[in-house]
Amino acid sequence: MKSKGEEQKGRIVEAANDLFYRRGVGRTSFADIAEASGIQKGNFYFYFKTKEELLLAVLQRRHDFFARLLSEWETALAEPKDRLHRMVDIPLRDRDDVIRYGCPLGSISAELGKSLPVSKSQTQPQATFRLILDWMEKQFTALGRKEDAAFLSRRLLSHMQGASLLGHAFEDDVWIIEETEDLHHFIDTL
Amino acid sequence: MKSKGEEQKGRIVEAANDLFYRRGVGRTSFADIAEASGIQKGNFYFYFKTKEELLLAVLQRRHDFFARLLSEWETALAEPKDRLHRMVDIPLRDRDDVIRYGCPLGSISAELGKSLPVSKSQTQPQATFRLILDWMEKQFTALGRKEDAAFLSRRLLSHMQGASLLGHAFEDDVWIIEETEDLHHFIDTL
DNA sequence: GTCTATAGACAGATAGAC
DNA sequence: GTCTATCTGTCTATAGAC
Repeated sequence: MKSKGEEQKGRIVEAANDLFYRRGVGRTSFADIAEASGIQKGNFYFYFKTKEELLLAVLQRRHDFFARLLSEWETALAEPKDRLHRMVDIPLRDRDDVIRYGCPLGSISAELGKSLPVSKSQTQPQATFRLILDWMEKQFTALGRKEDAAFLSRRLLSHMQGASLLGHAFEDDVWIIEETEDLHHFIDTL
Repeated sequence: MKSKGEEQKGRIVEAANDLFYRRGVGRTSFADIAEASGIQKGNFYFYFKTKEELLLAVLQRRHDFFARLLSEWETALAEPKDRLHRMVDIPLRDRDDVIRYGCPLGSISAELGKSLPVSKSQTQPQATFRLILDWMEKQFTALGRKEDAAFLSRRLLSHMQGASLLGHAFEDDVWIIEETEDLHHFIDTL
């Protein structure tokens, strides 16, 4: 049973997550989040001392989302190839959002990378990318490609990120559709 | 002979270009640009009515830079393959900056794509990407790949963008070194 | 009475416009 | 260099549950 506080905290994080994605962290104010969540901004400090603390909660949420997703695929799908196919399909399935706002991981990583004083929130997207890379390496290793598993994982992830960035820049899903097709073919011919 | 006004305007654009790249547009204030350029911010309004107008001048500068570069390569290098090799070498040559601040085109495109009211500055990075894509297609066509020139160009550019984004995210040039090598091989086997 | 949670006003700093 | 708006961050009075 969740306490009322936990529930309210969750609503703030949810609203912030959505606004950070659509408008960017820098262009989202507490007033915006207050309006979207229906919670007065005076309350925010009861739950989060600074904006960065709230940002960290949002990034943790995205990290947990991926951790759960990857874990689910490992139990639901027996074949490593099927898991990888499922992975490269993410931008395609979410293409409407990717076209409009970019990749939720890549775009926030790019935004946070610009701030000069290196803070904890800056290394969080890195950790989530790392989680995905390690998972990919595991699948490639299971396919007998232990030696170049790291290389293949980097290739897959950079492909996906490049396609998402350009699909967003041009607001054209041809980038995502084509690259996804190419990646499926890449996995099949391993 | 440049007038003093033109020179001052150029200095403002130059300082803004640098700061927009390193800190991001949103985190760069007029005060920062004033300090970097040595020009009082009170004067800015004489040259640029709004921050967006200054941003447009910066984006135009980057566009002109690429237009000149691509044009130079067409006269200096006879072989289309050599031109393409030169192109994919850009992130590698600039890798120190790319690792620290990302791709000057990709990162600003990602940042501007987050603002909601669609403004003119948002479509400018798109135009520069378009310039590069058209140039690539021209080279592929000269190599007898007219049919899939657009496809190959998208592939090349998304590869480069993905590698730059992740090299920046991880602050590790392995992404750029590896992907560049791969792209050289890709061009050689055309 | 005490703890959790809420609401609104307000300070200080800083932004861009002029 | 001034003006005004807006931002993050703080303070305090208080409501309700138990």
